[in-house]
Amino acid sequence: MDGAEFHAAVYETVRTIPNAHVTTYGHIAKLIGMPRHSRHVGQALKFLNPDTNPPVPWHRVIGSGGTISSRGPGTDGASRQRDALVAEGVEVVETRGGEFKVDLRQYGWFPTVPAPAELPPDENEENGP
DNA sequence: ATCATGACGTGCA
DNA sequence: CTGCACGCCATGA
Repeated sequence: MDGAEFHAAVYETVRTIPNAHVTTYGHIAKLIGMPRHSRHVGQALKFLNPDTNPPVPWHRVIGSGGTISSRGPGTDGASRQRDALVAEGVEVVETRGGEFKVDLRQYGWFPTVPAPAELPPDENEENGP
């Protein structure tokens, strides 16, 4: 799995998020078989442009706990993401610290891992060190 | 090779 | 609830 395949996997998974639903970076990482690469999921989404085809609903990916990453004080990415989510019917609230949050219990979308990606399940797990 | 960085996650005070 | 520390890992200087 190289960088390009990683990006492609992230995009495909993000495209499967239903309308008016959200998921987390960590869960996307899990779905592609790399649960420790939550940060890199965000890195991949960063490469998306408004003219990306096919379009990727990047705004449906948020942090654990339902918080929208601010991406820095000077950027408007967070507000644009909130706007996109609200336009889809997702309720977004603003915390005291100026952060945006979504209720994952209501809008969260966390499907089970479809396939362990390149690491076939081994029924024998009693093989500790 | 080492150091710093980051659209993250989890644990703890 | 908020804030802080640490772990994780590809990427670029």
